[in-house]
Amino acid sequence: MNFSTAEENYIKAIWRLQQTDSNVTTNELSEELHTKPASVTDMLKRLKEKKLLHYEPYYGVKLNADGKKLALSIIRRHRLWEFFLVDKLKFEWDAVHEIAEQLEHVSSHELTERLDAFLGYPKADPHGDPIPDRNGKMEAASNISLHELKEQQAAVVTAVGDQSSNLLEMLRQKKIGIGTKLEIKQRFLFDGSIEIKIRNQPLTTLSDHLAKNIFVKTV
Amino acid sequence: MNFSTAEENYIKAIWRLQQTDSNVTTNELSEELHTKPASVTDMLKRLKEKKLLHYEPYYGVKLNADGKKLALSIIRRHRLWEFFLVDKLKFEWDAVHEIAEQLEHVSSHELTERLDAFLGYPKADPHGDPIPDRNGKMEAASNISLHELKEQQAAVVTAVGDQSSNLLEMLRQKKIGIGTKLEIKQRFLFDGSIEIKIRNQPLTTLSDHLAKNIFVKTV
DNA sequence: ATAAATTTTTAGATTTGTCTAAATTATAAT
DNA sequence: ATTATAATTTAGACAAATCTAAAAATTTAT
Repeated sequence: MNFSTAEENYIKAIWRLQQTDSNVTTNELSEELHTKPASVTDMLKRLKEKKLLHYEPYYGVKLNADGKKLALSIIRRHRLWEFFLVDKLKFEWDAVHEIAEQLEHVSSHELTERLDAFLGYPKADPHGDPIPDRNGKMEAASNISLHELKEQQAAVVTAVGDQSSNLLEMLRQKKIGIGTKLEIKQRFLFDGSIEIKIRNQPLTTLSDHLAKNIFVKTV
Repeated sequence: MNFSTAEENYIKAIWRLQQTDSNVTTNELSEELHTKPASVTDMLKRLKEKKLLHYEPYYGVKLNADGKKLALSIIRRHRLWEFFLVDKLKFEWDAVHEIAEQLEHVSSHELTERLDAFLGYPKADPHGDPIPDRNGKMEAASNISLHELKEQQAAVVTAVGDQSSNLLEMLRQKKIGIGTKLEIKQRFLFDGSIEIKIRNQPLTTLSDHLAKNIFVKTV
């Protein structure tokens, strides 16, 4: 299937925002894309029709598998072109973003693959961002544990320490999952426990032990 | 100024048709672009507003200096990308047209110039078509004299043998100029003269001598 | 728990680029 | 020189992507 430049830009923006907050809101998107919230609502309805994302009115949006796949292919094209512009055409690394924004929408699988080969299968673009391979796989960004996070520093959950049912059950009750955005409000020196805030949730306290098993990325 | 993909495609199509018939009609354009004549009329009005062409309702269209300049810059981008796709990405020469149709609309002067340099300032694309330089200059296509043209073969006037006022006066009377589209209807073996047809003109006969001083390109 | 503030959606409009059907103008044929 | 044919334009409609203003739903604060 083929998508318009506008549709691809929405998918890309949702993907980017999802990295730091798995549930993306209309306002966040409108700011990211420099459009009005009403325009975002319209487009989300269209993209839901096209089965690229989950969208519930008033409750934000999340890419589904097809949406993520599309997002990664756009990001792949963008970063390959950035590499080309700097490595072959000798652009400065900070001058290539806008041109790559246009080139990324040229949709030809054959072109992307041949470009990748021509460039020698680069692993990262000139800004250091990893380039997804043709299957959408790329290196994970590095994480820190929630225990190491600074107070008042917004962050998002990226992984958990183990898959034990005890841990998962506790996370479920605390309404913490991959993609949950949170912030440390207070640190208790007595036992090293922390008090965190999640949007739409009351303040809750996590033990030192639990915090060490939750991995986050700062926003 | 910046132009949409649709606008650029119209300008390019008009330019292409102008090469063989300086006055381009609505129907010719609609066929070239696979759109309906009514859509062409709409777009011509918009492009006239943008001062890229001369357009008189019912009397066809002609690019002005700005339109030609734009056309040549699009053709330049198209042919440079074709060269890139074949020379660097190892595409077959007959597989690159559609991809270049997309790449040509990426508008960045800096990109075009750096691409040209990277490719080593190629003179022609993989199909042998000349690549305009940054000023829009390119090699002229080769011509034959009207005297050598086959009967029933449509052709267009590209040049005249000399600039003598006697010749120009005669051409003016015969309503023949650069870009005039014509066809040989009959050849008189007695004196080598030819009878030609120009759209909207009655049949007229040209001497052997005159025909040798008019240069045409077959359509 | 209700009111105030914020966020989101709906309704209606606009621009670009296209279409179909009807009307108009130009060209060709008798 | 008129009529028939062909080309072109006009009128009205539609989809995509956007906007503003108003309405509705949700969240926050008292």
